[in-house]
Amino acid sequence: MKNNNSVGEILRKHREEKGLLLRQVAALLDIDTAILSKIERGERKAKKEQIVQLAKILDLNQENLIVQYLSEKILSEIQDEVLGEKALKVAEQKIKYNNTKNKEV
Amino acid sequence: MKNNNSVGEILRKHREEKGLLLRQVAALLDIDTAILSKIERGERKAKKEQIVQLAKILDLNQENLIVQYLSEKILSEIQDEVLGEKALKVAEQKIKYNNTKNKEV
DNA sequence: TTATAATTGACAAATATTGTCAAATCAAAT
DNA sequence: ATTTGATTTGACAATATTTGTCAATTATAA
Repeated sequence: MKNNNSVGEILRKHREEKGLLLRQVAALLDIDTAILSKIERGERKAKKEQIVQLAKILDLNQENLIVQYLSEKILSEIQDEVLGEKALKVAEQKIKYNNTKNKEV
Repeated sequence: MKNNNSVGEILRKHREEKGLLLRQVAALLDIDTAILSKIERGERKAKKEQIVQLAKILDLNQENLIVQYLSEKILSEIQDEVLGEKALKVAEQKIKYNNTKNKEV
């Protein structure tokens, strides 16, 4: 069904497909391999800048990767909140409202 | 139309309705009035614990206030992200997916 | 085994958040 | 106009969180 791959899974999959080592990619990002390892396994979050770099290095669609990344960030914000889902919906309503209003400068 | 009151607006409105001073409420929260002033004006975010306390102090519906609070937190996460709205939708899809799946332990 | 890659965890550095304080501004009442 | 009390502002301190390093460990395979 090809459901939701996490950012980490995507990164690892494509890095391996390209035959790159953690060490090599980490060097391009100017960080220790330990961090990249953790990012790929979902133990740490990447910085947005790193996501952008990784998309380039691994020839990934930058938009998709960023959307995935941001959605994980959003979810981590509400992870153990009972009211998280409600809050998400309200957030969306607010965005939509701002889209319909504010058409003029 | 009674659209979206921000957390800050809600807090200020109800504090004033109760005739309480910043100084008094801040004392109950054990913080300086300066911070509460900033929270009410949206210049700073409250901590969740403070939101809970404030709901009690001001006799507000705790759930509503928390939902409002969390939605603001979510939005601040994506505020100047072009892909923010997309990310929100993806986040919601993921939550829904997890709701339908994972019914068993 | 040795050699290379990846993982782990303790800790350090950097950044962001939350707070204090004192001075400035504001509003109401003399 | 001046005093008084409330709020606001901004510089900075304290604290918490995030991001990183490093060294030791584990895994893989040659």
